[in-house]
Amino acid sequence: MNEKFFTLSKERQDTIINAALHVFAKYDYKKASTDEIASLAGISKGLIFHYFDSKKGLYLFLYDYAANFIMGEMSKFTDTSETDFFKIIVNSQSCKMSMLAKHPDCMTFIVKAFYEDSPEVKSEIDTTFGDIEKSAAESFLARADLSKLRDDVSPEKLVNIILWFAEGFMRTRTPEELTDLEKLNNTYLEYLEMLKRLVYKPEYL
Amino acid sequence: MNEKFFTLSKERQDTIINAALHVFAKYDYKKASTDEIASLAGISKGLIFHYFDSKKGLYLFLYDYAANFIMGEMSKFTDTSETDFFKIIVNSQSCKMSMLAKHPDCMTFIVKAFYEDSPEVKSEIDTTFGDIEKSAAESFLARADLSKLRDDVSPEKLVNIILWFAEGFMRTRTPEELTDLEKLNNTYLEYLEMLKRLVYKPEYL
DNA sequence: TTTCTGTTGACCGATTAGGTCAATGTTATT
DNA sequence: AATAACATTGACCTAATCGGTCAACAGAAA
Repeated sequence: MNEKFFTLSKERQDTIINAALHVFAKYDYKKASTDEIASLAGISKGLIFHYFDSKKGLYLFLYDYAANFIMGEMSKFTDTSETDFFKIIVNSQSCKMSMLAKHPDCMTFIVKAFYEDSPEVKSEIDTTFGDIEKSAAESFLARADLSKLRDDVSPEKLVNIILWFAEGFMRTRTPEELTDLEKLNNTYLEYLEMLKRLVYKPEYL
Repeated sequence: MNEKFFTLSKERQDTIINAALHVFAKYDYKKASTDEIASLAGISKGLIFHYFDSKKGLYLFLYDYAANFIMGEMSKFTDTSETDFFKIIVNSQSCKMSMLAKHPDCMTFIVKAFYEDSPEVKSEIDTTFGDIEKSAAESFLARADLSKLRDDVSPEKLVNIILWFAEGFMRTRTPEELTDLEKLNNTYLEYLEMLKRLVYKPEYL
């Protein structure tokens, strides 16, 4: 790619990146068109090829960008010293939720890239990032203090229930609801509070 | 459309319908191509236009077909006299699960159709079918005997948790797991059993 | 004025799109 | 066997779209 891209104003860079992420998040590599990206970004198609050489170059740049961005944001909000099951989840999920709410295309793009099978890019994307969910679940269980849970509660099942529930919760929000992040988070917490009452031993409530 | 389509053998009809559902489930209306459908169905493109006149005709036929098919299958397995909260859910969800496992393209297609915004078909699809989830949740609550639930459990929240959890559960199954429906259902039931122990008053367990 | 740089948009050849249709294969009728 | 009737093909049409190129333009700097 052309390093001059980074000399553009941050806003201009973001406009272009976000437009590209949006289109690649919506369609697979083959059906995503540079015309649509340029039009969405409000720039000429020529400029895309000026900075990224080719469609493939743009795609691989975005992959690198999105992976770094997400990992950076995630680690920024993670408190690794916490051991309380629900506090870990609340922290991690509210982070993930704000990512989904603030950067849905970025998240969707990185997940889609994992399943991309177009021969032009398949071999070149490093798949480290595919199992976000799985690794998130494992890191929960490793750090959490499971002794607070009722004996008849399976920690693995509980983690899965919460993870999948959280995703469905986010997916079915309306665009308006996504604008008020604090209220959104409170609604989400109400659900978690209910679950907590159900799965914790009485003495920990 | 050409009514002669229905004189074809059931298998041939299904081959064509399934190929079309698959492609329309994968892409939106505009990016789905009749060439790909014909090739997947193993027939010539001309035949598609012979029976369905146009791409739009095929799409609207599929919408009608899928909506009727799903509603038919659903009602077939629904026992409206049951009042136990978890039995209703188990019944309804195992039905929905088997639909997702047996007819994933059909389900995906009908959900995608709800969000389709291509001007050629947008106005012509009847949106009755969009809120399957919402109406399912409401019908749960109307029929279920909520007195069995612990007093600190919100029925609405519980229904949402279970619905969203169920979707995540299905979505993260591998293709191999989907082949053994009975085992799949048992794994799912383990989750529900745990939840049931948590939310029911002791005397109902 | 000149030079340099960011940017455009018309343009290219190739591919793909929805749709048509004469020709071919297949089955039933006489 | 000959014919009529229908099912099916695939080459073909025109228009649109694709990734990619490039001469030209705008504006700031020299």
